[in-house]
Order: sequence, then structure tokens, then C-alpha cells
Amino acid sequence: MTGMTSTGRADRTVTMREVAERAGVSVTTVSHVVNDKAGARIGAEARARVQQAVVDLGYRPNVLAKNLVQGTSAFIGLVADSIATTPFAGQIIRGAQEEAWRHGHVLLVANTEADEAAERDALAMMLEYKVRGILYSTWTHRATQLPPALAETDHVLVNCYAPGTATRAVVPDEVAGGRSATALLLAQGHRRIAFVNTTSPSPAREGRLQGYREAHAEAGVEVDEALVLDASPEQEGGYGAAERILALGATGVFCHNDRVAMGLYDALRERGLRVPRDMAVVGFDNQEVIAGHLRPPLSTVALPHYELGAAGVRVLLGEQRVEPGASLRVACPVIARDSISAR
Amino acid sequence: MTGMTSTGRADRTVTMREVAERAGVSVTTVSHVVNDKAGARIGAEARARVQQAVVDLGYRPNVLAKNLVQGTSAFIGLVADSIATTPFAGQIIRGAQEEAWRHGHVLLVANTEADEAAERDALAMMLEYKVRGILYSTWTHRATQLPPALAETDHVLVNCYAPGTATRAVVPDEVAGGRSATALLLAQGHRRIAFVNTTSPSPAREGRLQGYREAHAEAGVEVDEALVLDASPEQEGGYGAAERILALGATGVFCHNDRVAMGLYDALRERGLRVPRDMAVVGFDNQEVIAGHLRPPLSTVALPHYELGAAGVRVLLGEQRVEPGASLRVACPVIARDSISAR
DNA sequence: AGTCCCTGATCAAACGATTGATCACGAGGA
DNA sequence: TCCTCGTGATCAATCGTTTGATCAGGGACT
Repeated sequence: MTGMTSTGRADRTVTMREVAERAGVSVTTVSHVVNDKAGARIGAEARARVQQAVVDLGYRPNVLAKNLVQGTSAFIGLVADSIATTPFAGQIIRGAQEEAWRHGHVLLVANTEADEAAERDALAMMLEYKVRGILYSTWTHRATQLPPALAETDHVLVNCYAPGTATRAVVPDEVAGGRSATALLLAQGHRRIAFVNTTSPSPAREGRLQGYREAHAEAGVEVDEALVLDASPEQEGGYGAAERILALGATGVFCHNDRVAMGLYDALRERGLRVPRDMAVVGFDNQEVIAGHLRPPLSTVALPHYELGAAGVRVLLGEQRVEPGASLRVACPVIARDSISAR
Repeated sequence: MTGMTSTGRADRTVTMREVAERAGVSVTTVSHVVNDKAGARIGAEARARVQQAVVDLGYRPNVLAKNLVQGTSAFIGLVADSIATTPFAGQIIRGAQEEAWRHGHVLLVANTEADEAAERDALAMMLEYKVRGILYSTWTHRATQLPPALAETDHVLVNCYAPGTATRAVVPDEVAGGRSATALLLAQGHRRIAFVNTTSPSPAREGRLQGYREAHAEAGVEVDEALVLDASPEQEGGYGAAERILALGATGVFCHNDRVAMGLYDALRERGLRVPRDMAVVGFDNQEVIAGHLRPPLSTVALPHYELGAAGVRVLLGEQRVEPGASLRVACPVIARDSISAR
């Protein structure tokens, strides 16, 4: 426990008692000084001696001991079904971590890769660490079932929701996002706007479609249902949808996501068509690696992953109120680039 | 501390003493049963009573208390200069987290976004939690300076290194990676292979170039230095390099990364050229969103981010030995797709 | 001189576990 | 009958803090 490591560093851990001895005071006094305890009466001289001893010895308080006696921990658990299969899931973590940090809390992360046993273990571990609460998040926005252990502590759902329960959730506002994306094209004067939706049922599919319709309604433009297509939500889907889109006489396309848009770009280019002159394109997700660097850069709507994580923490800590069973909808910001009007 | 929350869940935390009382035994006995303590003599009957009490009460051991008395914590700190600016930094976290988990440890993550104050805070927090050690990681593979606080505990560098120190590091094997990428093209019979390197000095730049040379040497092919170009390491760089590459009469290109390759694809397509018929292309990074979904899918070399994180943990825990001051080089796997030979 | 009240600091009991030492007791051996 | 030994379980100290209660020693006031 004590001694030198292979790298020659002393790893003796300095305790409060040692500080007290060196400063010639009691541990109580040290505690008071270190924590700047309000209402504690410490003489200027003793205070100085303690502070000196702290730096001399390189004392670091032991948070675990502190937590133990205070009965509170500053841990927040984050369980994710997949940390990094997708680029932006990381942003949820980052948002949660930074927000937790701001409130003096520490994030305990576990990725379960949708493995039920791993999930059970992760939850058990978090409960053993007496977390203040748990954020349960999924990679895609979707409905989910809650593991029973979650009931043992406070919890908030992030990027998912549990229908029919009293659980609070934080999710992206798909409808408003779809509306924004469509409005972007409508504002450029487009009237025949194709929507390449995903084939898989999800809040994103339903929500963005509804947004597409609402935007048309707001602009007083009738929707031609034939313009709404389905395609697999990847480059291949967009590539394959090009033919149909062109046949429909659309002048603008709202793609379910940026990858679909990327595939569509390829297909258009192969036909000698230019974006946005021959076809205006809007994506969804703002997947940095893609959207910002296509030719021309893609207009899109961002999924607020960072904000989802951060808001989740705020809800958990009671900083932001959400009714039991309700979902907090986080706005999806519009990122306008050159794919809708040449500059 | 005790009571009902807004979600109607009891958050009373059950202690070992309560289990002991219900089972009619001492806490010592409970401890022995719960931990399956070898050498402890417990009668079958008492053991059963304890186990029953544990499930009845829903007891969860308090790890913090356990750590305190045992003087060890199961925490490993991971400080990253940027968790999610890049898609794959998340993989380092995932690798570290899962490997830590496998060894019964828990990861404490902090992202500092290259902010020195944040970094100091993060390190302080980790030291206060009495971490077993710290993984210090950077987003790009590069040399770095170590913050002083790192010396207070055991540590390993991940994806970076500190020249002139005794610190151990885990980094990708850039040279071997560059060699593999080039060999892929050489094996297809290409003899004039352009290399679009990055403009910014880095181990990646130097290493991959060296690998490019070594592969040629191994194949007995002379390198025409004119074939080695520099370009900004993004889509734009690849797009802009196309002209020069074509002028050089190259039949294959090794791009510094997948994004460069993506830009090059665009430029080639605009000229009516096909990959790989007219030009074979190899990337680097295996950035999933891009490489797997270009047309045709891009052959590339993967950066082993997951492995870097996992290996970092193993080195820290002494599972894998690395000499002080040395770097463990992790292989970069080749991902062969259709961009080098049509199928 | 006695009382009251600050001020500055210490005492000692927690917190929830682990663990070496100890104990009660009945069986087996001499 | 006495001693030893093995079994099953408990005692009590400990880990590094926090915190309400307590204390010593002066003034200031009556």
C-alpha cells in the first residue's frame, strides 16, 4: 500500500491526521480549514499553519471517506446501450459529464452494448456506488423497456422514453426538426419537396414526417403524398432513391439523415446534376464528418446530443422540472449551408 | 436522506447491520457470507438465513465503505482532451471502460477540451477519488507535455507520448499502418502510387510516410519522391490534390485519411473517372460513416482506438508490461474493400 | 468577585463496511 | 476427569472524514 512504484513515484496517501500533526492542531480544525466551514471559529494563525501543512504534505482529501460520513455521493450513473457505434453518442456522454461536473458531480459511465447481463451488472455497480441517480440512454431515439433495478434509484431517460410509466425523459424534438428542415426549402421557393424518410418505424420517422406536413401547412402548400418516399437510412438508400426523386419532378429533397443525403449527392453527380442548382438538399443529424465537408456543404438539422445529456443531468438534479411521465423536448438547431442556395 | 421521491420510490439504503439483525447474526457473519470469504466458517443454516435477508431487504453493499477500510479503490481515471470532437475518440473510452470493467474496475471519465484549468480540476478530482491510476489520452496521436499532478499517481499515456520522460505510452503503429496501406496497392500491381500526406507535422505524417517507403523497399520498387504530396487532411485537401495526382500519372493513391479519400472520390467523379478502374484509392482511419459507405467502399487501415484504450488499462493494471519510457505500438488492421480492385 | 458570553479549538461519535483476535462449546483422546 | 482441538460465530479496532457537543480562557458587565 505504501512505497515506491516502478516509475519511482511515492504513492503514500497523506491523511488529515498527518496534516493535523504537522500543523500542531486537531483533525477537526484541519477539516474546518480545508472545507472553509462557515461558522467555524479558527484563528488566523492556526489557519495559516494548516494551509501550509496542506501544501507541504500535498494533502488531498479522501472523497470516499467524506461521502461515507455525509451519506451522500456525488456520482451520477450513465448507462448507454452503445457508446461509440455511432459518432455522436459520445456527445451525450460529454454533455452529461460536463453538466454533472458543473454541479460538482462525477459521471460513472457504462456501455452495455444492448447486452442484458452487462446492463444488470452496470446497474448493480452503480447502485453499489450509491449514485445520486441514473441516466438511461439509448443510441437512437426510441421507446424502451426499463430494467427493474432502475427503480432502486432516481432516474431519467435520455434519447428514449418508456411509454406507460411515470419516468421522466429527455428527447429531441423530431417534429420541430422536420418542420425546420422543410421550412428551409420552402423558404427558398421550392414547392415540390421530396422527403426521403427511413423505412424503420421510430419517433424520428413519424416526427419528421409530421414536421414535413406542418411546415407545408404553415406555408399554405399542399403536400403531394407521392413525394414521400422510404429508403434505408444510409448512403445506399439515398443513392437508390435518386431515380424516383427525379421522376417525381422534385426541386428539393429533405433526407431523413445526412448519410442519405450523401448517397443522393453521389447519384446526382453521376447524372451530371449539381446541388443546389438542379436539386436542393437538406439532411438531418449534422454528422460533422459528412455534412460540413460534402460539396457543397450540406444544410441540415442537428440532433442536440450534447444538450440531451446535459438536460438529463439537470432534470436528475432537480435543476429543471419535468412532470413524471412527461418528456422534455429539446430543440434541433438548423444548420444552414450551401446545399439549398448557391452562394 | 430517507423517504419517498417524486417518483414514489423508496430510497432508504439498507445497511449490513439491518441484514444482520433480520438474520439474527452479527455483521461479521453477514460480511463473510456476502463476500464468500474463504476460510470463514459459517453454518449452512446461518448462511441461508443471511442470504434470505439480503434478498428480502434488497441489500447492496456500499462500495465506498469497502474501499475505505480496504484502502484500495477500483477507480481508473481517463482524461481526454476531447471526447467527441472526433467520432472515434469515443472508442478509446469504450475500450478503456470495458477492459477496466473486466478487471473489476470503474472508469472515471473527464474531458478537458484542452483547457488547462479543466484539466487541473479533473486531475484533482481523480486524485481525491484515490484512483488506482490515470490514463491520459489525446485525440490525435502526438507528443504532449504532462501536467504535474499526474506524477501523484500511476499513469499511462494513450495515443500520445511524452518525449524524454519515463512515462509509459500506448500508441498506434503508424509505420506498420502506412506499410500495410501501401502494400495493399503494390499487391494489386500498382507501381506509381501517390501518397497524399497531411501538411501538419505529427507521428502520423512521419510514420505513414516511412511505412510508404518501407513497403516500396520490400516490394523492390523505387519511390518517385514527386509522388509524395501534402494536402490539408480533409475532404477539401483530397479534392484539391486530384489534379496533381493525375498529372503525375499515378494509378493508385494512398490518402492520409478517409476524409481526404472522400474528397478525392468527388474530384475523380467530376472528371468522369471511376474508382478503382481508373484510380485505386486507399484511406486511413476506417472512419465508419465514410469508408464503409463511399461508392465503391473504401479500402483503408483502421486506427485501433478501442485497443488503445483497452491496452492502456492493461498496462496500468500491470497486466501487460511496458518498460518505463517506452511505447507499446498497437497494430492498425487493414480493412480491404472495393476501392482497390473491382469485384 | 461573580456571571455571562465570546473566541478558538478539541472530543468523540458516527458513516458502513473488513478483518485479526477471541470466545463458547461439544467431541475426541489420554 | 482433564486437555486439546475444531467449529461456528462474535468482538472490537480500523479506514479517513464530518460534526454536534464540550471546554479553556479571557474580557466586559454588574
